[in-house]
Amino acid sequence: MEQDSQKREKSDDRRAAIARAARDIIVEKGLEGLRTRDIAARVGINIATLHYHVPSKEALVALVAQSLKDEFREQDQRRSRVGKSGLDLLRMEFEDALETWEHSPERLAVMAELTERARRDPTIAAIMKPIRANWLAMLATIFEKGAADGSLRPDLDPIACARIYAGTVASWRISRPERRDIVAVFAEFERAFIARTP
Amino acid sequence: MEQDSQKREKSDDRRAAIARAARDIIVEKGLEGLRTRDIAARVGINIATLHYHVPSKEALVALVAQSLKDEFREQDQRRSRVGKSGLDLLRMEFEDALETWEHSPERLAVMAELTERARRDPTIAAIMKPIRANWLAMLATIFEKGAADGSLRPDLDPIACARIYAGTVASWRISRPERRDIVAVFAEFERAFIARTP
Amino acid sequence: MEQDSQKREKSDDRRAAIARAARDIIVEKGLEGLRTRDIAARVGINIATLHYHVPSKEALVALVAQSLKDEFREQDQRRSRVGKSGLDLLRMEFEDALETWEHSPERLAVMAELTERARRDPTIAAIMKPIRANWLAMLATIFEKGAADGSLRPDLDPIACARIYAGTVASWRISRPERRDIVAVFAEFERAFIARTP
Amino acid sequence: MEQDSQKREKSDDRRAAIARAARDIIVEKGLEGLRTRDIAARVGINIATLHYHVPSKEALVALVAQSLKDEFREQDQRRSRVGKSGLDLLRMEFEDALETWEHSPERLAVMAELTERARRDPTIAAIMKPIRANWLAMLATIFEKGAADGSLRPDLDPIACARIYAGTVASWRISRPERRDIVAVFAEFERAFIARTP
DNA sequence: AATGAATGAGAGTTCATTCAT
DNA sequence: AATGAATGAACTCTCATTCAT
Repeated sequence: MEQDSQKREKSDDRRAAIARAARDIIVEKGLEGLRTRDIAARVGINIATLHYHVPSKEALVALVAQSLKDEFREQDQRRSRVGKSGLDLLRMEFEDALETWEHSPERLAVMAELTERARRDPTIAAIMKPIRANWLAMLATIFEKGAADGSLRPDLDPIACARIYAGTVASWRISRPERRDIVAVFAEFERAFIARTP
Repeated sequence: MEQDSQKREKSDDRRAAIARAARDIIVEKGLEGLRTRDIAARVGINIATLHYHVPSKEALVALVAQSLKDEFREQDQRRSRVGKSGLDLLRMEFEDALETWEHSPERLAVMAELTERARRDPTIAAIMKPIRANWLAMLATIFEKGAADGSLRPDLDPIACARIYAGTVASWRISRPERRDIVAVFAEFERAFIARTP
Repeated sequence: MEQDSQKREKSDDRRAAIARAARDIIVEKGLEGLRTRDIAARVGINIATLHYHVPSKEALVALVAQSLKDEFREQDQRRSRVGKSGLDLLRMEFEDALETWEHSPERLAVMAELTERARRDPTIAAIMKPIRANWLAMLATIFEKGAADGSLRPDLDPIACARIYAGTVASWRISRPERRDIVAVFAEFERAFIARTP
Repeated sequence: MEQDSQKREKSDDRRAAIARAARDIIVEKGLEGLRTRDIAARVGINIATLHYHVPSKEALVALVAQSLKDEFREQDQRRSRVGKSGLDLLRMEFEDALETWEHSPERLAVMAELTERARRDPTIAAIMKPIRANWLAMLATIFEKGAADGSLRPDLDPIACARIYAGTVASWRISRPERRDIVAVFAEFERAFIARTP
């Protein structure tokens, strides 16, 4: 039994290593430039071995998608939201986005590639859609809370705001803004969404 | 001479037909799924003929990019801006975005694919970058005007607003919103950006 | 009629220009690298026009072969052999070979390519074989004459000598000797073939 | 370990079989007519398998060149030269040339094709040049020895003689002589190069 | 669990040749 | 006599996948 779990663990390690290598290549060359041979070479194994651990390229992409999903879920669960106002939470969100953008830009790149792929691949769509849906739901909750607790504009539409914010952040991958641009955008968000005391 | 211009026209027609076919396929299968043979089949010509008109796949992608750019430029030049307030222009922009989204969604899909490609292909980048830059500049001008003429919030940051708006619209391709979602977002934009009369 | 002959002449000019262009390309890239398109471009005509003048690639190679043959025949007929000893003629041959090597190396290059081709193409073989045969025959006559008139070694085998000399000269294209190497070889030929007075 | 060396051997066998097949085709159709598909078919493998063992056509030609070089080196090392006069060695050379001509004419044909290719391909040039250089050097040594030991003409120029002999033998591929022609040429060489006792 | 070898299906590209004008 | 456009056939090379060991 112990042996069994060890084996399982070792095999999982391999899969993790494969997912990591795949992500690196996706960042460099996109899903379009992803080759099983390149992944195998990066992990230091034979292509046949790669296929032993991950049966097909489709499964490989799904593995990458899952690894991404797990990361987002983990990040999501890390922060506590108790006793914070909507504005506090929104600002936390700002910090979080900025940090991800600056320290794990590759995650966003892979995310984008997979989102694109999801449009044509139902398997990937099934994995990816919840990520965005969760994100939007969480954002909407924040805006709703803010509208209720008076820290944000009371007449805002939480879902529309969530869409606006999510779209803005998602577009960074394309527009590749500087830090100061992002800061300016967040400042504008505050002007646009914070409750104004007359 | 007349003959010459006829020939030129005929050849340009072929190139246009090729570009159109390529765009259709890109919409269906992405740039990744774009095959020269498929394009030729769709146009109804031999692969060799395709290569006669467009010497390489690289040139083909550039042709598609250029066709896209021409379309955006044309659309941009079609509307007059004289005697309109910033808010008027912003609303025109809303209508325009909604119409493009509803009637030419394929243009946005192709745009997205090429933008992605531009990250790794300098030739495509040279064609695509100006499109977004022009759009952002035009949006910023609108917000600036609105802030100046009192129709929009006077303390807004035109460039930040342009980024927020552009990002939001660009994200539709991913989030695939319903018409009512878009309308709700535009309504939120009005609340967020319009000058408030106390 | 005059018009007819003018036309013929003009057409022959085109063919000559085509042959010349083909030879230039053969020198640069070999028969293997000979492309009808390149020839047409060099002549400044359309590929279809090229095919109008020379119906096929096979015919084109034959045209080149024929142009070569004509040149050799002309060169052969230019020199008079009356009243000269075998040794004189051999030395004339030396000079001739050296001059061709130094001033028209391209002719030897094309010659070599076509000789190679002749091994597999009977049409070309039919044109090329006589060139070498004539050359060998002429050389043999020289050696024979020299053996008879006492200017060369009396016990030499004219045909064997012709083969040795021809082979040596033909190999230059491969070994690419310097002028001094060639001079040394000719000097050795003189020591080897001239009659020795005891 | 044993397994490893077995595998290596098997893979080397494949490469050798590929080289052999390629040589056969070169003999039949020249380098110009060499097609990867034909080689694969002759070896009895898939084209993709061919590419697995030899990554590109360029590498394939290099492989053929190398196989040729190895053969020449081996042949060169097989014969002992101790205690033999220059004339003895020259006669051995004659026998050797005749045997190669009669029993392995294909080797000369391939040699010729590759020498031609070497003029435009530096990689091949790097492999082929030493073959001819070694041969010429060896021949020059023989003539030098003969001049020194009195078995050959004392006033001969070893390098010029080597060039003459090598050129003559090399030209056989073109002139395709009969055995008796070759014998006659060797007889003439003896008359031309052997020391004459008055 | 791992690997070298093999493969089918296709990819983009090239080229001599043809045809309508 | 000349040309733009078109084409079939072929070419080298790539890639995910499989199989025997």
